Amino acid sequence: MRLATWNVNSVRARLPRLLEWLEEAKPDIVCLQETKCPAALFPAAEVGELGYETAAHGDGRWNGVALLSAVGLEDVSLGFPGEPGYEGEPGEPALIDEPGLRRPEARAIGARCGGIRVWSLYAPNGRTPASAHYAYKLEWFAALRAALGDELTSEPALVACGDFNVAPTDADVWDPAVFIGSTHVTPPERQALADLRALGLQDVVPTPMKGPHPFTYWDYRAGMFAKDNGMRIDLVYATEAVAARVRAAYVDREARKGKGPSDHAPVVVDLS
DNA sequence: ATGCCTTATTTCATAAGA
Repeated sequence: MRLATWNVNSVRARLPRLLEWLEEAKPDIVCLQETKCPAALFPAAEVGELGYETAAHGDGRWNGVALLSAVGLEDVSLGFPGEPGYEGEPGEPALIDEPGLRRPEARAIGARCGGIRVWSLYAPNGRTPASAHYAYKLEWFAALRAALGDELTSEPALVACGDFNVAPTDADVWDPAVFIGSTHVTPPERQALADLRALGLQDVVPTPMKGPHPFTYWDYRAGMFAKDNGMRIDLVYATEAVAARVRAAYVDREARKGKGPSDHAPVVVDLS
């Protein structure tokens, strides 16, 4: 069984490339992030012609996650219990419907596919360590940890995939010096990943396919992909029951090439 | 210094990404 996760940076802008990639890679389960479209506008019919069921969670212009599965798609969860919403900077106009309540963004969708509990996750970016977005990012991770911890009491086969917006180690960024003072590499963010792993989740590190680094993201600007100036921020965290079945894992960097790519490449995992 | 590029939208300009 082939499992993949891919931040597509707009599923509608990427649709021709997504369909082409699905036909070539033939994944059974696909976790998508940054679909950037409401669930009602997700191109479910198009991917359906390739044999996939779809579950989508979207809130418009930003964010958006989805699951595609050719091996069943049941028990869909839009978001996770206790998932926080972005509260804004002090004094910033509220993004909420009711005082005291915060609206979660479309950053998580879960389902049971092929006997595995699968989550497609898109962690908040964080922007800068001093911003409210950063505090929100850490809060979101803490709530995710709690929700996954609850699920793991009854779900031995679980995988949490997606764009975590954190590079686990300095080896996961092209130049650690460039990132000093930036998000994605701070100790609290890396601790949030460690806390997830402490639940019993293992980091399934992919093979880079070219070069020494299994990067999954390269900025569009300044020829970063050509220079392999990337980051590994798209992760597959699997329980032992799933990790023990891993036969191969790789970054499909071919999908980052050519005309109109996402700025992220898919991570593909083959399970026995 | 800050864009470098790409996206969707309250579009010929902006916010966001990481």
